[in-house]
Amino acid sequence: MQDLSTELPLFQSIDSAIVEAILSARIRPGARLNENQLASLYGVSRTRVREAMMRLEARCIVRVSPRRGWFVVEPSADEARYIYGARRMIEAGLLRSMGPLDAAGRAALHQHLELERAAIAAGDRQRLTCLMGDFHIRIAQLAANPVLIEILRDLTARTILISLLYQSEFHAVQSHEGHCQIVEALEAGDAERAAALAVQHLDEVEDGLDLTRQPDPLADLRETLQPNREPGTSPRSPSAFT
Amino acid sequence: MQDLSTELPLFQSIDSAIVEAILSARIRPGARLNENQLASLYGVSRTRVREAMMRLEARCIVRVSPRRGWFVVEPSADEARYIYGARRMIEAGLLRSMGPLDAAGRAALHQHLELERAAIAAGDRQRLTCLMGDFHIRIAQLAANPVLIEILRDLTARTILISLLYQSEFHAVQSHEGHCQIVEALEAGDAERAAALAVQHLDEVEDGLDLTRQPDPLADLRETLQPNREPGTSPRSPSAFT
DNA sequence: TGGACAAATCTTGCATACAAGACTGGAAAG
DNA sequence: CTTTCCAGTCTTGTATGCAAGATTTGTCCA
Repeated sequence: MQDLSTELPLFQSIDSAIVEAILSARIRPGARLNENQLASLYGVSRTRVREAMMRLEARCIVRVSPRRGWFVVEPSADEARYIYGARRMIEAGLLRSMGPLDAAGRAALHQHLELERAAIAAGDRQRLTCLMGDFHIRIAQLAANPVLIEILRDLTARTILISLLYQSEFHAVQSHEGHCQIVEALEAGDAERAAALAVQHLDEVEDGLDLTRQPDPLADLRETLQPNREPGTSPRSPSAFT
Repeated sequence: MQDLSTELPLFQSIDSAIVEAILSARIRPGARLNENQLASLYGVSRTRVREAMMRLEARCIVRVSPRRGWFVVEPSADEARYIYGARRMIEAGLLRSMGPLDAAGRAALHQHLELERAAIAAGDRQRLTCLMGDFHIRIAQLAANPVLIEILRDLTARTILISLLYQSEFHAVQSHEGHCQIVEALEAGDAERAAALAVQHLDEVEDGLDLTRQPDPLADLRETLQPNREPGTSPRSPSAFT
């Protein structure tokens, strides 16, 4: 294995690089995380890679299969339900406790909704997946509670993995409209309605999942070998959605 | 250092042993966690101890001071406020989403309240601290959502550390009554009231904290050397409260 | 051709060695 | 008597080595 230590600086820790990759849907559930590869990628020894894995394991972001390897988690159907359930309770509680939006908060949310609209117009599904999750983190940021933000960030990461596993159709427009309605309610100072809308929104997204779908162990191979794809278009890159 | 490997079996992982010790208030915030000592206590090498520390670090249970050591976290005043804030939102959302109690749930909660009463009668402050935190975990258990239970367990652990740092007076009876009211509301199927009561209860507990108090680096020594204590009574053991 | 077995390879699990910073205690200088 | 400095000690930070299980691949036999 060649030395790649000069390729990527250790700007950010391994932990956040991996979480970031999940949050932006650049890495798939079940992806293998090889200790040696990560070590040479970051120019450190396996020790530090393992430490990062241990931390991510505690956050339910990766799992280890003994003597086989580390993998990005693939939430089961049950787990998916629990995660959506937890998010419903937490986000409802969060929204209900929120006072009226200040100018900065309103601006931040509107800017985010604008990004969503742009991504929809561009048909950039990967970016949309990322933005859809980010919306909920932004709400938590309005509450300016770092503890809650951390909790919701990890739940969002797991939610994105769930989407990649079970999302049959991607109702981007519907989700976007849900977000708009929540923002509207917040601007009207109607926290109660915002909370109810958030619960309903999460319900809709969860309903859009096909939780009966079995994880396909051949998915990666299938995609890689898929024929008649235009050259230059990576299988994982943005693709138009219907 | 003598070999203590036969003293404690590795029944439970180091992680849960430490969390358990915090949840039962057997270990103080700021307590040092020496890698070598833990290693020989559990009969393993430092490697595995460090792995446990990394996981606990990701859960904000311990922190490392570079080249000085590992310590049980001492939440700052700000952090304490964030944690109580997060708990208010999460527990309110949880309670509001709960349906009417079934027989098993009612039994579990009543049994818990009974334990609280017994501890109050016995004047066992350490046990009470533990029970007071456990109440909220039990509520989460009723929702049967493992994801939420994990989140609340970690928040509870940190809450207990906060109590040990900042709780000036321990209003055990008042807290117990708060719990009773919440259970009553749940039994009446009034989730809305239960949620409001929980928020109010957490507010009261937070108000009972003296967040201006600076962490006393001499606390341990002070307690250890405190004179005129009856022999046989450990400084950390149950003590009557007023 | 198909299946079973075995060697080779890969990957993690765990311990250990050594480096480096932080602290302690004592000696020496003012 | 106080302060400063330095050697010794302790503790964590990081790399590395080896063991052991899992997987793969190639070969042999039916």
